[in-house]
Amino acid sequence: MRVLVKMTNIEHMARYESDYPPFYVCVDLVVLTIRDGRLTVLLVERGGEPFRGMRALPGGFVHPEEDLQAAAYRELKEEAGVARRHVVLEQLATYGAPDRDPRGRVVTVAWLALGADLPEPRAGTDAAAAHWTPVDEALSRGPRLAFDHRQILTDGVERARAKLEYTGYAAALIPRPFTIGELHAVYESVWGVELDRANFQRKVLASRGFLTPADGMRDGTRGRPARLYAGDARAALNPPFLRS
Amino acid sequence: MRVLVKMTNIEHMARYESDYPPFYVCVDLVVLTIRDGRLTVLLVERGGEPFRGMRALPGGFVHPEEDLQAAAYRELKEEAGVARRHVVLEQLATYGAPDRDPRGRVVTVAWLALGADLPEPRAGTDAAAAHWTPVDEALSRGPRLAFDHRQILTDGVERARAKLEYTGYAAALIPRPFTIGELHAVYESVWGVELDRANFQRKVLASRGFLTPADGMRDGTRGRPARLYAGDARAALNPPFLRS
DNA sequence: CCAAAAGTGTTGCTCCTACACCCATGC
DNA sequence: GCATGGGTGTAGGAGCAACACTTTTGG
Repeated sequence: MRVLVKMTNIEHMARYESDYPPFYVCVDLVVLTIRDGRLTVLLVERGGEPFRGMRALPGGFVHPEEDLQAAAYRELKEEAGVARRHVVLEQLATYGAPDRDPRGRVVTVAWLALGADLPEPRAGTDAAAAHWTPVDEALSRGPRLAFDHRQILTDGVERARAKLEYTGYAAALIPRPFTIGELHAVYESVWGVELDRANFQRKVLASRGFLTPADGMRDGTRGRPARLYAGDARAALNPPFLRS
Repeated sequence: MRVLVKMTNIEHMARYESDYPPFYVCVDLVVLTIRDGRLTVLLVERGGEPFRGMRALPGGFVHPEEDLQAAAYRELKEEAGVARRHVVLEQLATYGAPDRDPRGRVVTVAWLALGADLPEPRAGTDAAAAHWTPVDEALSRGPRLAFDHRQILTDGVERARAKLEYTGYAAALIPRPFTIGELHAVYESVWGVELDRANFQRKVLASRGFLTPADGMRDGTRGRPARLYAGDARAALNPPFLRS
């Protein structure tokens, strides 16, 4: 059945563009979250060739009748066990150097997914094994990722850092409701800088549309209990928070 | 020769992923410039089916051994007669809805190109006919572009507008050297707002790395002659110019 | 009581906005 | 001279960084 569709497409295209051979199209995911106060990425261990046993970003081939974004959500579910309502997903970029995959011409559309409290990878999923790896570890130990995934990861992390400046994406990285102190910790760990706590509080509260007060307080912790908020990850921060 | 490569790729992939049929991969270009003080896009008239005779973004299929960015530069040359040194080019996004092309499964990688003084489209190029069309006209008259090119154009224009805030991209839209008044006019026409002339001057001069003084003055115009500058389109504007 | 974390006040500085004003040219 | 566009000055205010201080909890 699938082979039939495939032949139909090729023959149909051939009438118009007989000398452009086909490509294969993948999606790959940069799934980021905060674990133990560190920006962390989901990596899988490759079960097959090429690069068997090496770490890689989760991803896979796009199905014949499947939208690109739908493929990204499907892989997120299959390889990370994450449902779409638990992440914000945006397209990152497309990578298609002719030699990026030894099997042939494979173009991959990379996506950035930010989530909170994402599950421990479980057995029974597609990937042989999946691991949450702190981003700085994944990037520091030389070029140890399959394909061009080191570049994709670098680009994804940079995009995430940049987006914290002018969107509410930080809210997607922690479970809701959250305190301003927790949000503050997200900014500090993603950017790797210290931010004045008092000024952060005022800035974030002044940004209309970002935070809405939630009921209750965070208690059971040391110190004065903090107010809780829900955050809109899609909100535009105005004025932006500059890393400076 | 090309057909051989094609068969090789398919057979090679088939060993690993026999039930994922191939896709075709295009590049499409949103080529923007300023003409007569208006933000203007290059559109071509389609010479073949589907959508014959309708306006579309310039673009075409990626060659078998060709890098995606190289394909974008090649189409820029073939369809617009524009050499790579005359534009800044960046990847915009990838569009791949299953039904976006009636011929089959075609994924397109869209690129944004900004240039100055781009040539009048000439006969003898690939496209049946090419036209510089003001962006607001192209977008106002209903969904009259082939494929999903209206969406791609919208996204490209929005990207260009956003990039003027924090990069020197405006400099890529006018021939160098230019005066600050000319740069000011670029911002006003791309954003569609009025900006205080005096404050614009100071802001743009304060942004280190953006403008470098050039020799001579702009004369032969009315009023006091203006100093000339060269601009670095790749510069990061710090602090950014907010549209606000 | 003390420690810890949340939240508020305050001061001084920087930058930006809005506008007024002068400058150098063509006609 | 006048019109036109280039360039500078300036006063007031908004916003921000730095840091001191108060509040509310757990132990």
